[in-house]
Amino acid sequence: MAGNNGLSEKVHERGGRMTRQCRAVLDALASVDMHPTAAEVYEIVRETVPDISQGTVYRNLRRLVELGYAQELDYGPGASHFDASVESHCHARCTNCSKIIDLDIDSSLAPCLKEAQAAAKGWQISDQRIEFEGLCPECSEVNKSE
Amino acid sequence: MAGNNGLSEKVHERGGRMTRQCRAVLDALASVDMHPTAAEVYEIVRETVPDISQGTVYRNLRRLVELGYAQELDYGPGASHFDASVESHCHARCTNCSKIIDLDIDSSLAPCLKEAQAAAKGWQISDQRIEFEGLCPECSEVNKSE
DNA sequence: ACGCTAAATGATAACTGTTACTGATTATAA
DNA sequence: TTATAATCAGTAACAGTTATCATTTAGCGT
Repeated sequence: MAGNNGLSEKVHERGGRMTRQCRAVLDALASVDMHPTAAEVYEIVRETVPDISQGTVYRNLRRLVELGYAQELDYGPGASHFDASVESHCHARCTNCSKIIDLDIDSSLAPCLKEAQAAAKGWQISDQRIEFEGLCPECSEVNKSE
Repeated sequence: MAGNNGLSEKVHERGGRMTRQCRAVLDALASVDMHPTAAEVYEIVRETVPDISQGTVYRNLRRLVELGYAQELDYGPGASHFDASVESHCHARCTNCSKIIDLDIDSSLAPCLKEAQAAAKGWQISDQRIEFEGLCPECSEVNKSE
């Protein structure tokens, strides 16, 4: 499959150099439908670039976020998760295994959020984050049997 | 003033021992209308219990959260913030000074959220977190002048 | 009131996630 | 091809938090 969806060219356009390592981080993020942590990206990337360092993974993830090609999800305890999709959307996070998934939310949420924003008088709101937390199907299944 | 709203008795009821330190952490959280970090709680508590240790502050904050008398807000980078109010409500976080405030949101948000939850098929959703991020009035004022 | 004992403490070491620094590589332009 | 600046691997440093352990202490029974 295409893998990075032409993102490598875009990174290049913005003045960045397209190294093997950067491309690998990018591909890893784009090819996975989960929202991996930096450590998980590191593990994935090591399959194709075995001697990459953790620091490089962190640096490239940060760069992708700065360039606007990924977003960082730093809710919850522990490590940040990274998401190849940029548009703001809802997530669900498992309190047991800390997995994060996307939620397809109807746009009906938007007007409600506008109203909520109005409550923040004097603030310049630039983003919103909506997250549900609970047990994912796998973890709630395990819980059932005990 | 009452300070801890009788929480010390409740802690005691649940089998915990009410030490000077625990009471001080509790009072500090209840007496402040902000959402302090553990380090900020530590500073407040040191005024009344000068030789308390950071570890004890962390321990008691965790205990209060486990007992259901406080909640931990661990969105965003850096340290967690703690909130003496337990009921789930919206927050706004300043991306500059990382201050967190409560938002009074009309209950009209609830039906929209129900719908959103329905998108998480197979999940047992136990909580939701809605957070707006942007610049607080003070920080956006500073930004204006540069 | 007085000890007993488990819970809680202070001090500090260890740990996790992340960033900064180093000299060595390497992608890109000329 | 060569020059050079961005990026790299490796590692040390950092912040926030948790664990460990010897000491203290709250709350119980007597």
